[in-house]
Amino acid sequence: MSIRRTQPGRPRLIPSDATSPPREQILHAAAQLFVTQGFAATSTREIADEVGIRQASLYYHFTGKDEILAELLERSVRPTVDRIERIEQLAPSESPETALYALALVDVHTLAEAPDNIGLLATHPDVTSSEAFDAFRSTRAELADAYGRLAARAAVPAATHTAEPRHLGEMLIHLVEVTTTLRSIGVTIDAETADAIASTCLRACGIPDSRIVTAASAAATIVDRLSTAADHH
Amino acid sequence: MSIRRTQPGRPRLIPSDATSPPREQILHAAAQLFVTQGFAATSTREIADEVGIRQASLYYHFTGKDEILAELLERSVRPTVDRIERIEQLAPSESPETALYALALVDVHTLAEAPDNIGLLATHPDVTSSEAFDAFRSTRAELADAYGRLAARAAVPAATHTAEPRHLGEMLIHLVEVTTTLRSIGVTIDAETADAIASTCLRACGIPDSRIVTAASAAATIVDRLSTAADHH
DNA sequence: ATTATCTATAGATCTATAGATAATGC
DNA sequence: ATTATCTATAGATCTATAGATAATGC
Repeated sequence: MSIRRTQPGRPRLIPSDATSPPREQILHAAAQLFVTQGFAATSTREIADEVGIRQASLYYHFTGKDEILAELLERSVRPTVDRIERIEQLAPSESPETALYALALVDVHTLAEAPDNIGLLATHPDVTSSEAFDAFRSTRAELADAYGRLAARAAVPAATHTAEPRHLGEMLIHLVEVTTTLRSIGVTIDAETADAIASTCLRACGIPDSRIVTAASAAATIVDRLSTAADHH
Repeated sequence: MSIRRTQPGRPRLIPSDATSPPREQILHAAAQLFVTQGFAATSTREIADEVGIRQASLYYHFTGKDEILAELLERSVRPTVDRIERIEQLAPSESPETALYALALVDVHTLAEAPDNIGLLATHPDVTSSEAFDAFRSTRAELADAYGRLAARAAVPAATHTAEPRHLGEMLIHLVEVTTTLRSIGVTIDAETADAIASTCLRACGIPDSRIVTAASAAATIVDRLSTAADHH
């Protein structure tokens, strides 16, 4: 059998034993550093050192540090956002809390499985201040809108601290982000944890326990169907 | 009547109309910039420009950028931490959920009243990576311990996603930090909002609604007594 | 020819220090 | 004398570009 000795392109000074393409190696190294040190506090040199290439070589794969973070941010929300439509289709329209519960479950799962806990990046101040991340903010706004829309329909009016769906949405996103906090201190996000987080979202909307239990089991069915569909793809 | 024209020290190039001492002006300007842009992304020049002094003049009041952030961080947790002991004294020992509720209320109040929403700074990655903020992290650990200790005593065993009090504590701190998220999108933190947040903390520990209602009114009394004591000081 | 690296470096920062200066206080 | 600023700048970055080089692919 023939083993390919080398790749096209000039060899690295430090040969890589990694199997993933250079772009993925860079994203992985950057993610680790951004999550632990922050975006602004991480230099392109540190990223390159971690990968095992020269600082300038990063620019063959990305136009700059911004583009690396933009890609990581996108990956931390895309899986959830891509399932919003289907969740709303599958949930009975008379039970918005079922859709809300399912959305929370899917989001927890996305954040729990995302490599390097990159869900933590969304709240970094660098992200909200630079226009380089407009695309991400717009995607995340879709998510906040979905949370807010479902919550506004499901919520007990008197129990919501504010009438505006967008505020509700931001609050629920914050609650679900506890997933990243728990991950960062080493807690394993199992099914029970996910259910606890999703339930807390519904409780924060003032939805009574009886309806939460119903929503939980209906949502479990929906999430099952989502993953089956994903497997068929 | 005699009006003091000037202060000791060389006059600024741009005379200040502010009444607060320069140290406070610097803290305020830095807080605004750190909260919106992040710590690492904010230069000492930007802070100085905002204050209306030269970049180098900052170093007369602080040893460096780190010290400015350290002071702001301390102010975002100190008021709460200083009340932990008294809260635990005032709450009946057979009702740890009352103490937990009161702690959450006080913490929400601290975060809601802190200038420039500096509660947002606690989760910045710069803070967790540099040893310049060891003192803050240690103070915050006290807070996490208090949350965890009370929650572990109050929680319904089956309902807590993890046995370790420290994990519970971190989760509850994250929940209470929704206060800063709400503030940053313009929501006013009134008494109802504070109660909603504190209740959510207890619900996340699996405490049944009936006990939450009792704890809420007992905690209100405790918080009243705390502020009275503070006034006497 | 194409790909993926390398070396070298320009230009733009940014932090912190040294030392001068212009007020008030005594 | 003390206080609080100023000017000037050294030294250490950091980002991004230009152009060379060493592989494979055809």
